[in-house]
Amino acid sequence: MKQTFAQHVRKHGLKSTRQRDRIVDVFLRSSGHVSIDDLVEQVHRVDPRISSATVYRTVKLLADAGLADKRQFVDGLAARYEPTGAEHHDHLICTRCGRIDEFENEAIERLQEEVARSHGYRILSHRHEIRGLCPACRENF
Amino acid sequence: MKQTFAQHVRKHGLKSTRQRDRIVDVFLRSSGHVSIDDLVEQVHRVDPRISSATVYRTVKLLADAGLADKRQFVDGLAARYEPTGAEHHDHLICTRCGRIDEFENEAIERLQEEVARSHGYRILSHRHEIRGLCPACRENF
DNA sequence: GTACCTGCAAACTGTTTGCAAATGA
DNA sequence: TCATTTGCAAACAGTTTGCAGGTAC
Repeated sequence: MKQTFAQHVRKHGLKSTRQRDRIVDVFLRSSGHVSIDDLVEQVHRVDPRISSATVYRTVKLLADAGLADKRQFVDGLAARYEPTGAEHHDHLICTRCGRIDEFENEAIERLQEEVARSHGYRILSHRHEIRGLCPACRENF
Repeated sequence: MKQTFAQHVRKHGLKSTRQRDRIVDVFLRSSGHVSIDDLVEQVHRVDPRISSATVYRTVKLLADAGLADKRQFVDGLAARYEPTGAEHHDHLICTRCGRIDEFENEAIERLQEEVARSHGYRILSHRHEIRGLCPACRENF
């Protein structure tokens, strides 16, 4: 993980800096689904002088290195990022409390391949989000 | 369609105005997947003195009335809106040229119901987007 | 008459960028 | 040394909002 980032940095003639190390550290340790704001806050606990511009730039670097995925869960709100896992997963989003769960379903993936094929598309990625009420919110809605 | 909007307006003690009528008209006639900018431009052909603030407000009204769906196809770019059709569909998006195709697949919908059930969620809506290269872009990539 | 609407411009949010100073290789 | 990075503040795009005047009912 961290090595992958180091490799990417080296390979592109970039530099390893204190700020980048801290940000990457916090990001990889994060729960997934963090916003830049979350990251800035966490990073600031370690080092309050790191600017959010640098966080934005570093996260973009992580994405370039294939270590971060950008997600736009709620329209108009800040984007969220999650470490790229080996396994793919999609999301269940509670529209009431914002809780996010993950799911994977091979049958859906396969059907989706078929859909793309029949439209002549070559899939590069996809996004499948189910929105609704989570168990807790269903009860006391 | 237009009646539904008229009903919504009446029911909520709102008023029917020239601006709203024009905007709703243009929107319902639109190809789907329009941005606010597109709408403003089209509306301006009919009446150039309608402000984009009013277009924003009216589209939100349409969404409240259940007649418009908001879509964030490309992160960071402007949101797009489409008239809520009776039939549901999802999207294939070409990441290269921005082309958008539609698809529907019952089997996927059913599997998705199952996923939600097994996580204790009640589905309110969903969003399934396949990103990749459209037929044209595959050839001359 | 009065609550609701509109246009305008200013405010806001999330994100990006230009620049001068700092820093890693 | 010197290209790359950083922090800052300003710029940006899309969207929302406060307000004073206008309009539907």
